[in-house]
Amino acid sequence: MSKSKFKNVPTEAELEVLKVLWKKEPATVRQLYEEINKKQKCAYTTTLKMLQIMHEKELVSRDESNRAHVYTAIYSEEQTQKSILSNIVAKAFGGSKFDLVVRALGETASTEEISEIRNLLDELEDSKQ
Amino acid sequence: MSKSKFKNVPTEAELEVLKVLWKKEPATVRQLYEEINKKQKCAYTTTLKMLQIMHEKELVSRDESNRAHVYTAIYSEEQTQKSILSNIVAKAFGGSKFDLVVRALGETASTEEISEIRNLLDELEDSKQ
DNA sequence: CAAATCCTACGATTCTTTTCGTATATTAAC
DNA sequence: GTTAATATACGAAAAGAATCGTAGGATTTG
Repeated sequence: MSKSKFKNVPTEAELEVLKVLWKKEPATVRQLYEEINKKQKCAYTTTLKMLQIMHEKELVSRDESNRAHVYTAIYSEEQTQKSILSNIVAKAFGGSKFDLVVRALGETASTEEISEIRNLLDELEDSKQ
Repeated sequence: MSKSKFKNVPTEAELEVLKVLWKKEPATVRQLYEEINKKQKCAYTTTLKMLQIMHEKELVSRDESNRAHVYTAIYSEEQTQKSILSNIVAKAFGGSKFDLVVRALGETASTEEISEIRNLLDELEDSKQ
């Protein structure tokens, strides 16, 4: 049916690699693999393959000047989170980001978090002027 | 790697069917198919199969007393949206729903929406007492 | 320099998801 | 009652995602 028309939305396995990459970049496959393998046992070539795929899709760039390529994420974690949210908003919230926020708030909400969100709203409003 | 441990998180194609089901339920395959087919041309049996799969997974229930089975969603749209969000929070926001809200707010925000969210926060806070 | 190690590329395999065709049964229409 | 229409079930094909093994070349080490 509809494969996400949104570019730069990583798959689940890609995201796992990206999360490590964001912390360590620029990094080689081996460095990323070492880290990933701590939580999720997998073959070295699995991590390699994911990076090759993401390079293909232009989710990561790489420096090939040395034998061990050095990878960097093209999109920041923040940008990626926004893409993921936009994707979800379109697919599950009828396009309304507001509805998503409402739904999310329905569950969150320690008193502290609520006041932090209030501050955030103040800032947003100010920046609107 | 990690297939969502979260139950009742529909796949993309399942969600397409559910969205129509939520509007029309209880409904037969044909009724749902007619509607779905307007936007996404597909075979009748495709819609049928999705419903069978979701029945298998217990995302929908059905009344089999007539030849044409009559389907109903087991989880409301709201419940499903929450599941989807929980899933995303775990996978892309380090488990912090708060972070998701912050990220989502970073883009939203007409003045109206902002005040609506404030009201929502007020209600949340009150219900905490 | 030979052996062991490490790298990338690439295809094969597996798993999941999605789509569809066909078989078979039931109901409706003529 | 025979034909046409409509239903479910079911398996197979197609598409997508994820994992891995192996080949072939470069680098390191003894």
